[in-house]
Amino acid sequence: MGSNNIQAVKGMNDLLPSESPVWQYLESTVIDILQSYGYQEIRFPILEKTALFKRGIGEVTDIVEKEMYTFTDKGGVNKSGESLTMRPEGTASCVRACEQNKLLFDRANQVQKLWYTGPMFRHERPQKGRLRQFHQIGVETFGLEGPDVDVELLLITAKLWKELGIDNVVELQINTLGTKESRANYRTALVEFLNQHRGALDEDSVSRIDRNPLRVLDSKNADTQTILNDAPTLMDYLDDESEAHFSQLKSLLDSQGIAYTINPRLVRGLDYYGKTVFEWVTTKLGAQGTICAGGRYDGLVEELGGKPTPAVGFAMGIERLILLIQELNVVPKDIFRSADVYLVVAGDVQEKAFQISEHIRSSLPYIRLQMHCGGGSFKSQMKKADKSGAEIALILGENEAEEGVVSVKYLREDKQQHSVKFDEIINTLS
RNA sequence: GUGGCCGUGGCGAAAUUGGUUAACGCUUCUGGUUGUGAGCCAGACCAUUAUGGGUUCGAGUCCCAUCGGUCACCCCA
Repeated sequence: MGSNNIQAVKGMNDLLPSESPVWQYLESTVIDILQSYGYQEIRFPILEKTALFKRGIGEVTDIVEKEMYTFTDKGGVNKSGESLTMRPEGTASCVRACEQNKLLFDRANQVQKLWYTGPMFRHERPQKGRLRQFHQIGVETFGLEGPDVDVELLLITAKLWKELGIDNVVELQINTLGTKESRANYRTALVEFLNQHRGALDEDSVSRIDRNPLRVLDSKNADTQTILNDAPTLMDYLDDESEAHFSQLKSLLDSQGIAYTINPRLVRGLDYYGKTVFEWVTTKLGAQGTICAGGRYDGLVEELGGKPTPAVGFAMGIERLILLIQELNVVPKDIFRSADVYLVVAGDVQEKAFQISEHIRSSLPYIRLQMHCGGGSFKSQMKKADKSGAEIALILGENEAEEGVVSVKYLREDKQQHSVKFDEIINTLS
């Protein structure tokens, strides 16, 4: 609070012990599902060369133009420092890591199904569901070109929402951006249209006409949207390949009972997307309603120097998901328990206490046993035992120690307290 | 980057249209009682009211600046 104290960087939060169980719950739920589909974890650095993101995400995207944490590295003796940036998203790094480690070259390894998690950095103005350091769980697949993979990813997410208990408040929006060729054709038609209406568009949209015209489509400006009603639509410019991919996608989704709405204005802010794009959105989170988004990016690997490799992926925002499950009150309560058993130590019996607690921990490795070195009064220890969520309090006082027993007190159920001998503790607890 | 709102002890939250020792609840701690936790009772600790200036006899209450938070635009997970 004092102004002399050094505070965290704006938009970068600490995760406190009271919150961390929720994160662990969410992360393990997601990871379990991903692993049940055979996806494997990959980890890569938070810092990459700036050029990776410029080339991967696109020079004229907002992320690259104004939101990256970029700095110059210390230079070596003979070279000036190079530009580094803290990753604003995971896909470019993931592709780079796969390329560099030959995960996509060897024939046996051409197909990859990967996931990763970690912090991402974007210099935006913080608000609800938007931070400067935020966390994503990303999923990427490489080497699979059919729409069935797109569907698998959507199935994974749908299953996850159900598992988390938020499936009734999220909606799937899908769209297709078509192949590079059909997108290029559409782009010229769109630019022509936009130029005709240049005077009536909002400022942001005008500036995008030449730089990133597709982005005009999801402008929130009402007037612009009205004009857009008459704009050429991408659907009319799809080539056979794009169309086939999209219609297969839709019928597979139908067959799997995944509901979706087609949003022709859904274009996504990163340059690498093509064909399938999708977003899971909710209205429960205010302005930041997208909890998960992704799509196909068949051209990116090649763009970054690899051989042509089809790819699809998505990322979900951990903070937003947590906001959502908290908002909906679907966070399981028992995740906050930090102990199963609490050893209350009263009097000068520390040695015995360690002997017992270590014995229990090594005999029953899955039991969470808490005890407070440094003690506190008997009363306060009992309170801590209660707050920890433990079901059993083991009480070791000087009397007990002398008799070679501990008292077993049941905190949650109405069972008689009783004493057990030291060598019978394990039997009692298991 | 732009705009609105906000900033009182660990948390929540009072303070008559500026008036002088800054309520109260929760948490924490101590003691009592209950069966050693929960419950109940009593008591205790913790605030130069974000920071720095200014106006005033007097400011938590008004003004300015800074910092921080928040929501929205924008952008996106």
